[in-house]
Amino acid sequence: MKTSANRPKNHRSTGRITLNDVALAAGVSPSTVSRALRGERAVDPDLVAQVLAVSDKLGYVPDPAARALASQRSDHVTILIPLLSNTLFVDLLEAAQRTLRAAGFQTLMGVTHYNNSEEEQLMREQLHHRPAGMLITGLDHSEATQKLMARSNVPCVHLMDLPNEIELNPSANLDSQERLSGPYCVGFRQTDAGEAMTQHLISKGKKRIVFAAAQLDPRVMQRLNGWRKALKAKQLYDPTLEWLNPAPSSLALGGLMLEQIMKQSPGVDAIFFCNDDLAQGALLAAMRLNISVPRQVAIAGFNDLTGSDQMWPPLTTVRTPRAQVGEAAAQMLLQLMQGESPAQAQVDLGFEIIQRQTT
Amino acid sequence: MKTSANRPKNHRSTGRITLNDVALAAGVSPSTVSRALRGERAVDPDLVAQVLAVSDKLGYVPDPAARALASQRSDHVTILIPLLSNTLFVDLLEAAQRTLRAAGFQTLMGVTHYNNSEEEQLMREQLHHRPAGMLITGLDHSEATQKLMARSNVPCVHLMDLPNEIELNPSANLDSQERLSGPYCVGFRQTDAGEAMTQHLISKGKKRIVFAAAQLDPRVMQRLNGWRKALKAKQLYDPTLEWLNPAPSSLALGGLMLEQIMKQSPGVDAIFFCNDDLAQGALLAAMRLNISVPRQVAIAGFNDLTGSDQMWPPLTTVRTPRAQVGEAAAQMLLQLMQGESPAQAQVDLGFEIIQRQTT
DNA sequence: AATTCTTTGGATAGCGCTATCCTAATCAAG
DNA sequence: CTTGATTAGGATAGCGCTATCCAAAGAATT
Repeated sequence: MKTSANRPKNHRSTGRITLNDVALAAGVSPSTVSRALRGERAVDPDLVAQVLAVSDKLGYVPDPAARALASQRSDHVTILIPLLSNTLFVDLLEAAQRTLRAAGFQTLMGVTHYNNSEEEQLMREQLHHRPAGMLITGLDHSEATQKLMARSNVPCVHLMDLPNEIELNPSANLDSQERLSGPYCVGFRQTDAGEAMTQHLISKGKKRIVFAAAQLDPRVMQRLNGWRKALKAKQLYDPTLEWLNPAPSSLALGGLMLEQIMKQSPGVDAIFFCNDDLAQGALLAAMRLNISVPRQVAIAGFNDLTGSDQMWPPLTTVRTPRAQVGEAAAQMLLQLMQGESPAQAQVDLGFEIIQRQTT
Repeated sequence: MKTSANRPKNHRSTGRITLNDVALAAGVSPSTVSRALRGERAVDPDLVAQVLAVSDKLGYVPDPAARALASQRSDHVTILIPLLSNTLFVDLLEAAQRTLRAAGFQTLMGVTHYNNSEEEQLMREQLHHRPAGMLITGLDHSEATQKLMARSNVPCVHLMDLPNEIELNPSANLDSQERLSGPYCVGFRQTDAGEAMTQHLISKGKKRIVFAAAQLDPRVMQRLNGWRKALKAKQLYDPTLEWLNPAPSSLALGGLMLEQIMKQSPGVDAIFFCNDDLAQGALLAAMRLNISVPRQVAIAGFNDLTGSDQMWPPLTTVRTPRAQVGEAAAQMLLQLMQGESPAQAQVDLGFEIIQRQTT
């Protein structure tokens, strides 16, 4: 007796070429194809070659969704950054994305707006997607976020900051691996950078050096600490030299802060802005206000963002290795995702004082 | 007789709470839970409520991979932009991402570097991931890319540009839907914007107006055409007024171009830069070179990027609605992905001449 | 009242891959 | 030569969801 239909009843065919098609065409089992394609276990080299040949003759491309479902592991990496409006983070993103893409990973970005609860929300959402790894800016996260990360077991590398060895808190919420080595991170010592620039200003003979900051994120606060340390060492510290504004950083705000500082603090001979956008804004405002830089007041910035070298006068600043941080962090994550453990858990990429003509 | 083991042999349990768990707990079938959660078909409102209650009591979260595999449709939207180093595109990206995330979609970005073959490569890679939709900058893509998109059947919205109705090529490679309506796009008329700014300069009494451009992408070339049109209308056109440099756009290049133009083209009384970064660079260079703006030469930019209002003098420019474009395009894509068809295939969001003090 | 058409819930069978188990063959060791 | 350990391929059963088919009940039609 013949069956009435030769197409199975409940069949949902997609046109896609599947691993099974490759197996059939190559005359081996699907398991073998899967293993050959992933380099998993040992497969006869001749067979591997044969499978590979058939595979790209047919134009086979593995289905990421099926792969993720079966292996419980996606090819997504999530990168969490505070803002897109600061080129600092865009540079980080671009470098990380380029590196990860080359290794076959997809980058998903999340923008936290410097907000811990937004960060937590993003973390939660992303974790549902079972990312293969995570890159996250900074080391300061809410308890809940840290717990989520720890429980998820997703490898994670922190960007742009390093744990302060002095303040390393042994009771922190770390798993045993991390307890030994601290969290994985790639960055530089923000405190040292703040201190170094302040020392540079002191070396220029400046006595009343303002620290002007906005968007008071933890890294800015570390730079502040570096500034304090350098000033105190020379007995130059005075709390009225701290100008801290929690508003978002911008060119306009930098101009405003310059104006206020010059008006309300006579005797100031240098301003160290926590970020180049503020410093650039100040420089542009100085032009409007007829303030001569560096004669009347020296100005220093941070990050060496685009345009700082084009300012008039060109801006003295701290060059931070953000593209390198993005790339190195991605590399480290790649290792972690393969189950390897990186040579060192913390990578310090340093910084560089770029002296131009505003100091 | 009792079985020796009560755990099935070949079981790979993940701790995850599944749709099946919810179904069991709610006392309904998995199908019903699936439908209730997606609002698919008609389900008794009471049942929906019950399922929803159980679902979030258990903390159920659908597995995107399983969903994608079963439905052949992921929750990814790919956005292809030329660069991350131009804030224009970052603004686009941010707006689109925010809008799509609110609707439950993940945004994957690809950077084409203004390179058609990189774009094609990215398109190919992304299509393997079965994105639910695509956003892509501009209307100029290689034949191969267009074919890939057409065959993939993935809804797509183009950004920042509109087809020029005059030049609409009826033999273009469009499917029947698109043949009627043209490709979906959200942007503004680059040509008109170029023309409008040129007319503004003419209205200021300028006679020899240079068009200075870098990174000669199709949208820049349209602005060039607008400039030509306006000049020709007043008999002011002269091919030596075109300064076209294929190098990437940057502040430094803007300064360089200003210097060259002023040196080699005496009599020039205005320069229309195709992008604000060039114009900003020119303004900063003018300071260095002691060129008085707008007395000696008027300067105009394009896009109203961050900082243009902070320049000295503040820069006259064309404000382009990039955040709005990102959002509106995402909204349109959302409609398309739901199978609806948008009110209009092309949305013109216009532009605005912002006159400041450089003209 | 008999028939048809709409609802609405459930059963079933995959989506395309990988993890796991199993088996046959090969190899080293006693 | 026997035995145990290793290696390399295949068979099988899911991963967690949705699409499809089916059936029962109610609504609408004649």
